[in-house]
Order: sequence, then structure tokens, then C-alpha cells
Amino acid sequence: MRLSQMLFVTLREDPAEAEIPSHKLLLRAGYMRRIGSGVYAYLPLLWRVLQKISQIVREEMNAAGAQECLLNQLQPSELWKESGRWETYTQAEGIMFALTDRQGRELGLGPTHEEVITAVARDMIRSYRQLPLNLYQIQTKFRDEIRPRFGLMRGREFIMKDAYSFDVDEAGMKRSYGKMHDAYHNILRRCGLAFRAVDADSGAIGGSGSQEFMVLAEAGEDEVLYTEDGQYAANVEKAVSRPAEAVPSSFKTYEKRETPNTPTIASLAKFLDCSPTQILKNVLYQVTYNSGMELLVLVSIRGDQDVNEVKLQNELTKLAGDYKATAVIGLKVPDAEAQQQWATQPLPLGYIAPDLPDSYIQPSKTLVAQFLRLVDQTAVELKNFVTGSNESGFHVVGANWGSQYPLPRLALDLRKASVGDRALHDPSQLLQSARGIEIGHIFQLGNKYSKALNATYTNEQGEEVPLMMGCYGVGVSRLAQAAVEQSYDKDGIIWPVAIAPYQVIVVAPNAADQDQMAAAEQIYNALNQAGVEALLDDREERAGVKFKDAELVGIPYRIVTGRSLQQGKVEVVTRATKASQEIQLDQVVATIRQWIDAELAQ
RNA sequence: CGGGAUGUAGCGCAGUAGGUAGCGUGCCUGCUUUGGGAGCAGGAUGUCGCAGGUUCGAUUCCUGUCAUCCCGACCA
Repeated sequence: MRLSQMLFVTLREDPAEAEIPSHKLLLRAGYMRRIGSGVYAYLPLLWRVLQKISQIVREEMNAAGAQECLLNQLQPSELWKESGRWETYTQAEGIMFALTDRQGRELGLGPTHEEVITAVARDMIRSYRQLPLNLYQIQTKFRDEIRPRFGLMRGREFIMKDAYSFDVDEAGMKRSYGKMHDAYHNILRRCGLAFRAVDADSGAIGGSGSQEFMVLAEAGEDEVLYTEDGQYAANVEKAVSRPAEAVPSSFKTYEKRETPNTPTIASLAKFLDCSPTQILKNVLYQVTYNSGMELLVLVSIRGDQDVNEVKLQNELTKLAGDYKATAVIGLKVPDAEAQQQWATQPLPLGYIAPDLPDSYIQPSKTLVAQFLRLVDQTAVELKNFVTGSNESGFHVVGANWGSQYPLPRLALDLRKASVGDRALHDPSQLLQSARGIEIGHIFQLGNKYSKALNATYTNEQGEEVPLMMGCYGVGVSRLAQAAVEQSYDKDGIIWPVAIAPYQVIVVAPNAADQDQMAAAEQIYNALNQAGVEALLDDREERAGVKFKDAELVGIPYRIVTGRSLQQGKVEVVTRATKASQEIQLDQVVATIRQWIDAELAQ
């Protein structure tokens, strides 16, 4: 492609709309333009990148035995009502663009395709003989993100590869999952990215096992905890660890003490001159279920630990049936205003005890009249602990479960793992922290959707059994930007060769110089013939402009037909390292071809 | 949805005690220059987000509204 003929517009300054480096660079280098909030036009350069990523994804999916298809984006509400997700996806989480057509039919714009693919499977898969099966598509998804952010990182319209596997049983599902796990490693390796596969929370999709593929970058929205030995890595939402040992309590007898102005753990520990690990912290949460019921939850946890709200929400979801509900649609620490809605008297904030009386709750039709009392594992083992007294200004010391307080019936893992914790598999390994961009997520769904939509097959014994499913996503457009986030310098983007829009850019520094232009043309043609994807900067610009643009756009190799032409040589510069060398005119194409092949083989 | 901010030329920004707007960059033309976003000369470009109101007159003041961005709860 000749730059003189291409839609090629670079910006000299950072656009005001962009915050993180990759977003700024993609806009500045002319890869994309914002059309609306969270909605971008993919311009020719970016489209090439996206197609390259798609092609790598396609090759690896095909190699893993998956079959490509293309599913509908307009999805009838009936399917989503069957799976029970219509309500949660259009209201509670509100992530689906929903619309009504002129006949009054309700439709959703596909945020994901479990329902559609399961409907297809229900219609077409009859026998175990047709299994296993894995279907995938690469397509635009629509999600009404509450807050679109960071360009392609969190758009409302984005390209995703989603795959769905169908197996006869759990073992088969795990095999399919394993294949996808390997395929994802291959995809990311081939795209030239530094990444880590981590244990993940399966969130709204549901299911059992799940892993995320994180591209490591400072701007990542997720925190990853891992061990040096490579044995453990998890999203902080999911991570487990051994907390630090509790310091044995220095309080021997139970008594109430005056502790003025100690509403926080830190202030209390200082006042009593004890370790936060001796304190029992009681945190109040307010939960809203999709049945309309509100529930107040009191979580007791060791003072030095924090509650992991994702874990808490998962546990509360398991209990949804007790409240005639199927999902949690809200979880918050009630603020003063929320407390006023239900508290019969001011709460002893900062001084709450695990036995905070239910009489604090104003009876109401939509509010459960008792606190749900949960205790984290770390707090179960505490002896002679310090905790609130339900009276402002006073705590108790030397308290014990069973003596002063009944141990809550539900003892769960609700704590947030953090950097420096000891790993479960090997206490000598300490958790390290890194930030990551989630570009892939694989799930073992089990039969959640197949049961809901009645997608069954007949097994060898002639029985009708629900299909065992898995689902697997890769954010294709997000991956493109993540690659930039991971690889850039002060001059611009540094694309890995495998996904660069073009592999080489040929620059004639002086467009007025006939020899330079002729040499550039000749090399450009030879590169094309050799199957190298090349750009020719034949614009009537000065050398500086051309070099700056080439670096900003991030083409891996630059060939300059400049001064060295006198000696029959051209200069070849590697974008990533800025390393430059002079190569004979007649050898440059073969050399470049070799370099590219070596890069692509990695 | 809660909190904070911003809408003026393609992009980045200034400005108007109320009198229809400017800087940088980019764009167009010409000459010079030609290995790191050149120099000189000339030129084009705006419903001042939108709608009401006040006023002789509103981009400026008032009211409303829409959009966008940032910080929090959701996700490839």
C-alpha cells in the first residue's frame, strides 16, 4: 500500500478523550475514531490488525477441532426468558441493549450467545454420536456498559470470538475445556503477548471452573495474584491464600472497656495496644435480591482482613432461594441514608458486635427481619478476641465464640487474598501482585443452559441427558489494544510482527530525489512479490515527518533508501530496538523475509 | 445510578465587563528547503452542543436539555 493513497491521518497531540497510552496512540496514529460513547470506527490500519488477530484465533480454534459459524445478533427475548437471564440482563445488570420492534416483539442485541447456541444445539443435536462439538464465531458484540472506558478496552460494541462446546459428560467437557485452554495459550503466544492464565470468578455467566487470560500491563483493570514458582495464579476476586498467623491474644478475661474514638481497626488496635489479628471486625452489608427482598448481612472477619465482595456475592447468590429469588442485583455497605430506611435506632457504627440485635431492623414487607450472620474462616479460630459491644465508645476484650457469642451457622471463605499472603500449596511461596487486562475467559458451564433450554441428547443407554457445555471468549478488539498497552515507547506503537498492520515500511527520505524514489519503488515491489506486507511512504513529506509517522504507527521494520544508496545499500531499522544496519540492495528483501519468518515462527 | 468536570475551526486550547471570535497545530496555493514533525508569503474553515428566556442586541447572563470525559459498583 502506498501511503500517498491511503486514508492516513496522524495527530500531533494526544486527543483529550484518551487517558491511557494505548488509547492515545491508536487515536493519534490514525487507527480508529470515536463515533459515540464506547463506539469506535475501525479504520483501515486497525482493521488489518483485527483481521490478523482473528486469523490467528481462527487457525488455533480450527486446529483444536472447533467449527466456525456466524450467529444472529438480534435475539428474541423468549430465548433469554427461557434461560432466566432476560430480567437480569436488561434490568439488574442492564448490560443488554433491548428493543421492541414494530410488531411489539422484544429483542436484545447479542451481548453473548449461550441462549442462541443452546437453541441450535437443542434443535440439531440428537445423539451422543454427534458429540463432542465445538462451535465458534468471530463477531461484534453489544453490551450497554455502564461506563465505557479506555477506547477498545471497554466498548459498548466490540469484536469477540466466542466458542461453545458440547459434550456427553463432565469428563468430556473438561477435555474440551482443556483444548481451549491450550488453544488460548497458543493464540496469545502467537500474538506476541506476555500473559498469564489465572483462576477466575465465573460471574454472571455461571458455571464451575473458569480461567481468565490476562495480558500483563500496568493499565490493566484487574489485579492478579500469583506465586513465583508458577504453581498458582488467580484473579484477586477469586484468589485464596493463607492469611498471616494471628498473634495470640493478650486478653485473658472477658470484660467491657471504654474505648473512645476508636471506630476503625487501626485506631482500636493502637488504643488497646494489640494486633489487628486479635480483633473481630463486623461489617454490615445490604443485599437486594431480584425477588425484591432486601437482606441485611453481618459479616464477622478478622480485623486485619478485608471482605472480598465478589466471594460474598457468590455466597449470597447460593442463598437466593431462601428469599424466593434467583439472583443478587445489589450489594452495598449501607450509607447513612440507606440505614435510615430500616434502622429503628442509630447503629453503633464502629462498635458493632456479632450479636447486633435484630431489633435494629424496622419490620417491613420487603426487608428480612433478621440479620444474616456470616463468619469468615479467619474469625472462627479466634480466641479471647476484641470486638464491639453494640454501644458507641465501648468494646469488649477476651471474648470467645460459644461463650459470649454463638458462632454463626455459616462459616465461609469471604476474605480477600492480598499481596504477601502465603500460598495454600506451599506456605514458603508468597503471593505477588500484577495488573492485567482480561482478554480471554474460559468457562466450564456444565448443564446450566442446556437444562434451562431443555437441550438434550440421547446417550448410549437411550436416555435423554442435558448437554454438558463450556464457553470460551476472546476479546479480539480488546486484544489489539492490549498489545499496544504492552508494547510502546515515547515515539509510538511497537507492534509484534504477527499482528502488525504491515510488516515493513519503505521510506524514501527525499521524495524529490529520483534515485531514492526509484530504489524505494523497486524494493516495495520486490517485497510484495516475496509476500511481505509492505507500506511505501511515497508522500511528498520531509524525512522527519516520515520517520515520526513510521514510528508512531509502529511498523516493525523500516527500510530507508537514503544516503547509503551511494554504496548500493539501504538502511534497515528495527522499530522495537531502533537498531539500524546497512544491507546490500539486492539482499534486503531476502533478509527481511528471513527476519519476519523467524518472528512468526515463535 | 451517585460524585466531579467539560462542550468554541479537523485536533489541542484561549476569549468575549453582552456589540456575531482568536492562538497553536493541521488543511489549501506558491517559492525555498530536503535524514528527525522545516522557512517565508498568501488563503480557506465555525449554527461558539441544542432549546427557551432576559435584552435594541446573547457565544457571553438565566432556565432547561442533550452529549462527552473523569472517580466508584459490572465485563471479552
